[in-house]
Amino acid sequence: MKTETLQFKSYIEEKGLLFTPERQSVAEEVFSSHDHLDAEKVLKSLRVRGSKVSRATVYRTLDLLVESGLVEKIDLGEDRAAYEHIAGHPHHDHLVCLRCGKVQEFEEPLIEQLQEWACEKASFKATGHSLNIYGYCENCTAK
Amino acid sequence: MKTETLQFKSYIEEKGLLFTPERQSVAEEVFSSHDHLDAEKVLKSLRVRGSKVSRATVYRTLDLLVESGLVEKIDLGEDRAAYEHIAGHPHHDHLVCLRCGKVQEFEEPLIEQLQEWACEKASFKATGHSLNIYGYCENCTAK
DNA sequence: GTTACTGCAAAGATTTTGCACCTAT
DNA sequence: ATAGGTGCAAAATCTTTGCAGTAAC
Repeated sequence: MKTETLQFKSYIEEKGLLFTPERQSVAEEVFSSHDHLDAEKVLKSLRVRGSKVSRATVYRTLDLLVESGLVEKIDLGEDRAAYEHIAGHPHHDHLVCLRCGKVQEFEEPLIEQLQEWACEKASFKATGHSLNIYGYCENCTAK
Repeated sequence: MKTETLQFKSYIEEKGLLFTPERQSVAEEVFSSHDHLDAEKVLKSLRVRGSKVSRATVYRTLDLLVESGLVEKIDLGEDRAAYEHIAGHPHHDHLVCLRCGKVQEFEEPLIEQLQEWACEKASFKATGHSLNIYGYCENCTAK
């Protein structure tokens, strides 16, 4: 079992909950993908792999994964929520292509620093943030 | 009529569309508020003022306002879209309080600069962006 | 007399929830 | 036994759309 899956198992069990096969399937699906996933994609991949987890359980497990801190819920300006696992994935922001939908990631430590500064000035206690830049990716600009 | 309402009227008429009383009402409502509005709030305010514009027309007019460039659609991580008018309102980002829901604005020109830089590095042609910081405002931290 | 606009109610889409049944301790 | 989990279908929420009637040019 992957390290992350094990961490999720620990989280679940420490909370006195059960690490069911359904929860394991959803977790493995999320941890095995390096793309941005949404509930529907997770469900479809599970179905393709022959795993029969219901939509409700996918949603419920995604919430647990977020609670555990192993997965982040991100909002890319679309109508459905996306998720990405965090392990080996330092915090980053997103470049969202409005034409092809591709999402690139970028990192800019100085931006993070300036955000902290802005929060201090406003006496605001930050717990997280989301920075999306919308526009056109290299491919789509060329056309 | 407010300058912004007149600009919207021009935009509408240049497109060969009609500047109806309904469109005017919605525009005035949006331009007169300095808060973040959503479709439902606009509808309610209009009702309170005795204006009977349908929900569908509110949505349709908000789209037009965004198209006109006078209003920005912003996504504060909630389930409904928020809108704010742009005039006299330089670009800014948002501090969203997870407890009381208050949204404060802040500006940090250097962040904008760094974003441009990040886009250049990725050969990405940006058209807009959204930066939300989530956490707890001064009031809510105190408690 | 077209073309465009509105309102209504229905449809869409995503996510949540109530409930009956099942499973682990 | 008891607490928790799952699946299903219904509900909830926000937004869009089809259509019939109305108004503007």
